[in-house]
Amino acid sequence: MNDEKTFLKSYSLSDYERPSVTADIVAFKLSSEDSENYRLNPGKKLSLLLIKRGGHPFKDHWALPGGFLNPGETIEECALREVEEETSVKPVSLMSIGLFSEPGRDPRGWIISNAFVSVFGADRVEQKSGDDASDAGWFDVSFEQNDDGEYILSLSKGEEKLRAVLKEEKCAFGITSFSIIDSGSLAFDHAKIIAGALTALRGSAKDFQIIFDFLPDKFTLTEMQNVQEAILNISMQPANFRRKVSDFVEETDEYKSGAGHRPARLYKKRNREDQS
Amino acid sequence: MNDEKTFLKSYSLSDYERPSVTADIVAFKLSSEDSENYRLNPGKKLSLLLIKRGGHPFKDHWALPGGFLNPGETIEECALREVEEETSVKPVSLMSIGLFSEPGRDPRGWIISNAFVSVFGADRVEQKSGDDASDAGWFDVSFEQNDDGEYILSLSKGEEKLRAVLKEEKCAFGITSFSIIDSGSLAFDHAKIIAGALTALRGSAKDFQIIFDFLPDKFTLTEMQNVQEAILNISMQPANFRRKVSDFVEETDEYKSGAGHRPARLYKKRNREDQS
DNA sequence: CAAATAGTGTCTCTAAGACAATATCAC
DNA sequence: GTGATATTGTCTTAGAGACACTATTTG
Repeated sequence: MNDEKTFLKSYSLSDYERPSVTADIVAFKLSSEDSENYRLNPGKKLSLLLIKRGGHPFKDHWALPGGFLNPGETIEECALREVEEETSVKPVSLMSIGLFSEPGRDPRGWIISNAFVSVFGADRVEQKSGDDASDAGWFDVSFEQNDDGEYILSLSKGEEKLRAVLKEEKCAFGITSFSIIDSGSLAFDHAKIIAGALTALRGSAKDFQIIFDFLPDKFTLTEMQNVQEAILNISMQPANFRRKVSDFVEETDEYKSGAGHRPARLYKKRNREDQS
Repeated sequence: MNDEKTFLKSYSLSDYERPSVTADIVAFKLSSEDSENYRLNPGKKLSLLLIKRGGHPFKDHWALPGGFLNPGETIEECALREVEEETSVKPVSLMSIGLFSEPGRDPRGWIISNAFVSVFGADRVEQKSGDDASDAGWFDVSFEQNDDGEYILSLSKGEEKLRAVLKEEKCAFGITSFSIIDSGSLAFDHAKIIAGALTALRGSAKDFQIIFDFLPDKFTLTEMQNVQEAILNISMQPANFRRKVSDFVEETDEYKSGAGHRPARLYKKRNREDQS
């Protein structure tokens, strides 16, 4: 044991070259589509947060929020800190989707980045402009395969439109890797990161766990269905959806009314240990 | 653009403190259990590779193979290089299970590690002793929950036995995080890494993709079933297993005979695009 | 009442698990 | 033939998708 102390005292890491490490965050929320008809339920769209870079490199390009890992914090704490700086709100959840370490991915030097998916629940989202961000905003997301098997990532915020093209590389543990054919003027390798985040998000939307992160504590089953449909870009029969989630939710005595049609019962997430 | 060049020229990353980055590999293979009865098919057990540390810190403790990330390589290339140095064989597959960055996880200083699961196929495994490894070997693995909800990780190689205790922390994208209650004298936070690797492996054994990585190009369905049963620690009816995998495999015209019973047809993996 | 969503019931089809039965080889 | 695995078939049950129908509210 004394031996080990002696060893550590004389040990120096400075002999080896070290990379800078960052966390980049793909922050998702659902936004409502407004409609003219007061009776129609508002549609839901998946959107993600991008920052317009205020400085070099990639000045004036859109990028993911993120920043450097500091000593004494975990990479999760770093990601949380960075996303909070940007939105002034804590995300509901934060999940790693892997380390991006391709040499040359950052023109500033040897910088590797751990990417995260984070989810913001309903009515908990703000956003503010940060230091090196001249602008920020939530972009509507579309991610689909074309006839050639390439994936098209489309992001839009009003007039602002981005369109990246990617190819599937390999798949592991539900997270698919992509290579960039056209970055669509997104900064760094962020198109690749966003594509990976979307496949991970879609994969875990099937077990409902991540669906709850997008919802308030109490919600109607139609709202829950809208969340899943917006993420997976599908549509299904309400009757079948209700049956499928029945084991994952619990009734409350409250209702949501005033929408020009029959009020809907509010439900809440059921903890796994509980019974019906 | 000229602006950006100027910026990059004056930009220096050396102002910020940087961590050392390593890759640690949880290398799995299947080993056969020998039996006295020549007629019985050999049973299969899941095993993983550990290295006995030859130097400080954790001298003489068992640890995962791994090493430092070099400039100009990706973390995947680093992991591949390290595992090849140890076994002199290329693994069939390599998949990241996340970055471990808890401050204090390595007594040598600020060192963060990306962990990987790698799989070695049948008849492709050797192993040699490396520089800082005084010994190395494949350990049989058992990983189960006890009545208190804690997870027990047991590793054994002949007389050598390790037993770690862990608690489930959180789950994201099929990879569960654990916290260590008792490291079972494994080095660093490697008990935590192995536990995460096992849940990831088990999760992806259900879609059969990873099963093929453990098998030679041609295999019997019973061999394939044995692989899945060894990984998931279950047993199922051969008839049901055959039906379930039928869409994922293709018949060949070859048979495996000479085992004291009816010869079994050899199958191969079916590529997703092909039809029956 | 009309329009819209909320919620229930039922039919069909498929997949999974249990189990029975047959096939084929080495000795 | 015996003992072992290989392989096929069938019964039952659970779940998913499709669809028809009823319930309830606001304007």
